[in-house]
This record gives sequence, structure tokens and C-alpha cells, in this order.
Amino acid sequence: MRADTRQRLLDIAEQLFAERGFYGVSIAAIASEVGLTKQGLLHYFNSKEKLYGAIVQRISDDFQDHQREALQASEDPVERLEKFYAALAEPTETNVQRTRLLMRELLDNNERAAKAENWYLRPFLDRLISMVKDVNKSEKLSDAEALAYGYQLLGAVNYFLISTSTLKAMYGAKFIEAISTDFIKNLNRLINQGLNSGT
Amino acid sequence: MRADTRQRLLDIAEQLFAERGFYGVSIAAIASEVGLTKQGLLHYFNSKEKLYGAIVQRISDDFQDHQREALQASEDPVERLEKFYAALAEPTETNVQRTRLLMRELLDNNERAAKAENWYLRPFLDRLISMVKDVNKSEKLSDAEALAYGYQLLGAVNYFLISTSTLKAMYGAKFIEAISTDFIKNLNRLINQGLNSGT
DNA sequence: CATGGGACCTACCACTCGGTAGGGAGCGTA
DNA sequence: TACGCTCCCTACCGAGTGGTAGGTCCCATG
Repeated sequence: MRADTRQRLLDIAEQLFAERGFYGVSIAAIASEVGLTKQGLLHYFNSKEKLYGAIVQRISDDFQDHQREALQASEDPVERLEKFYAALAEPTETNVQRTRLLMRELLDNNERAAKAENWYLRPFLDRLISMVKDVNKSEKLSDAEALAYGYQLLGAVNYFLISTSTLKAMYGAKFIEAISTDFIKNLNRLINQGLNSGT
Repeated sequence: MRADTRQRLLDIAEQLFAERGFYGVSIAAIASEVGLTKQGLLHYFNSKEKLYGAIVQRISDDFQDHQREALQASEDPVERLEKFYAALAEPTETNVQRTRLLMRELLDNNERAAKAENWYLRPFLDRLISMVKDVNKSEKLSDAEALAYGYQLLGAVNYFLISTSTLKAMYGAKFIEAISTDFIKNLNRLINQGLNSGT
């Protein structure tokens, strides 16, 4: 039973943190959503920070698992990149949620910058760099060039993901569905053209 | 004097809200930074929400001014787009700050979604759509296609802007400076190639 | 049957929050 | 001199915060 409650706490807390941010949610609110009291929650995670940290850790782990899967899915570097970004861009509920949470992390960590917690991105980005460099070996992209390129696509995808709900409210659901389709199409075009045509 | 204090309040509050988010800053903290008490602040803005709203409004206004300027700066649609995104990507302190704040807005407004406050983006995006469509009139991009394209670049730029401080902590200042250069180069390449080569 | 530990509770603490009430200093105007 | 207005203050309130102290119930193991 313990593992089950713990899991539910993580799931619901992740959702609430993603929606309202770290300071926007009280541990009492999280606990009550799970059906516990605040102290029931503190029994599992000694502090709010610990709970939050466990969530980020879990996301980070899953993230890298997916990245490894994408690497093994294909032999062609371009195809790998396409698969990789397509997986990132998938508008699953949990995907959107986690993107929101990580985006908040990115914003909040500016204060406590350079803290170890943030380096969860490091292995992820390193792998991204090497994936990009794999594509066009004859041109020998520098690490900086590769990261600049990979990061642009990363930004495009993540920003779009956290925007869809707002965009829907602004332009209507139908229009945004059309955009989503075009978005992936365009993304693949950028991946192919951007890398095949040199500096 | 009144106008001066008001302005300073807006300036400092904008900075703090951008750094820590709406819930992360207390009006007392803002006031003390300006050299006032909490109630001194409330004299100018009747509530925290009002203060925050005034800030978003101000940013939105300035934003559209810049957009208009970019439109008048050149006759060539592609050049216009380049100028437009280059201005957005400029790593000025206030530019970064405001991007952070708007990004938080985007995240937080998911709750109070469809609220009028968020529609400050609407005219901005509409103008963006028409700017993209102007580029390749022979192909007649749909609104959705144009927005998908423009939004990708928007995401790339904004995401990069809010990331630089974290990236610096991760890879070192020198490396990130190199990336910044490559970033703009790459961006212009995406603008040119993406639009000239059709669907 | 005794003991211990996991799971969860009520009660409470010190503190911070946004906001109100009410006043006072300095000013321009009548 | 009297009045009112802007600007800003001290004092306070009710609600909510993260976290602690201490206890109860239940079940597995000795």
C-alpha cells in the first residue's frame, strides 16, 4: 500500500505543480487531493522541497529513457532526430504537463542557478548535441553550432506545447488542430533542410 | 513626483515578477525595494493583481510598438521577418526579463484561461501571421501554416532567451556566447530556407 | 502475548500573506 | 486661516503557510 500512496502523491503533485507552480500549490492542497492530511503527505516526503525534488528526478529519469529508446529506434541520424522531436512534441496530457513543469523549473532556477538540481538537463543536452553532429559528419559542426541548432528545435517544440491551451482559447480548437499538423510537418522540414544545406 | 514613484514601482515590480513569479513575490518585498512600505505601494495600485495587470499592459504596449517599427524598417518581407526576430532575440536585460514574465504568464494563464487578460497576444500573433504570409504570396500559405511557422521561430527565440542563464551555468559563458552567435545565424537561415522552398 | 514500526491523525506553532482602518505631513487653493 | 488633496505612514486583521509534537490504529514479527 505504501508504494501505491507514494505514487499517487507523486502523480497528483506533479499535475498541480505543473499547473500552478511551486509556490502556487500548498502541500495541504496536494494532500487533500489524494485524500490525506498535510501530515500524511509529510510522512512520505519530509518537506515540500523533497517532494518537488522527487518529481523532477522522476521526470528526468523517464526523459532519458525515452531518449535512449529514440536512439535505438533507427540507424539513420536524421530519422532519429525526427523521431526524437516528434516524441517530444506529442501532445499527450502527461507530456504537456511535464513540459510545463520543466519550463517553470527553467524559469525559477534562475535564482538558485548553477545548483546541482538543474543539471538534470546536462546529459540530455549532451546527447542532443551528439545526435545533431551525427547527421552531417562531413561538415563537422562544432558543439556550439550543434547545440544552437538542437536548442532551436527544442524551444520551438516546448514553447508550442505549453501554448496550445492558450492558443485554443484564442483561435478555437479546430484551428489549433490544423496548426498541430502543420507544426510537425514544418518541424521535419526544418530538420531535413537545416542540416543538409550547410552553414 | 507621483509619476516618478509609479514608474519606479512598475520597473522594480516587473523585474521581481519576472524573476520569481507572481506568487513568489510579496507586495511588501516590492515596496521595500522601492523604499516604500506595503501600503505606500497600495496607494498607487489598489491590489497586487492591479499592479501585475499594469505591468503586463505596459509590456504589451511596448511590444506592439516594436512590431510596428519592424514593419516600417524595410520593404522586403523576408528582411522584415529577420529584423523582427532579431529584435526579439536581442539578449538585452529588459528583453530577457520581459520574455521571462510573459512566459510565466503563458504558464499561469492556463488556469484562468480564455480570460481577457491573455488576449494581449492576439494582435501580436495576427500581425505575425500576416508578416509570414507576405513572404511567399505565390504559395498562398494558410493562416494555420503561417502561424505554425511563425510560432516555431517564436518558440525557438523565447525559449533560448530564458535559458541562457541556466546554459551559462552549465556550459560556461564563453560557450554560450558562441552559441548566441550561431543562434542568430541559424535563425536567419531557417527564415530564408523555410519560406523559399515551399511545403 | 508483547513489541515495534509503518501509516496516518489532531493540535498547534511561528510566520507571512494581501488587504483595511485610520491618521499625519506637506501642499495648493479659497 | 481653513480646507482638501496627494502621498505615505503605523497598526492591525483574518486567512493561510510549511513544519513540529505527539498520539492512535493496525499489522508483522519475536
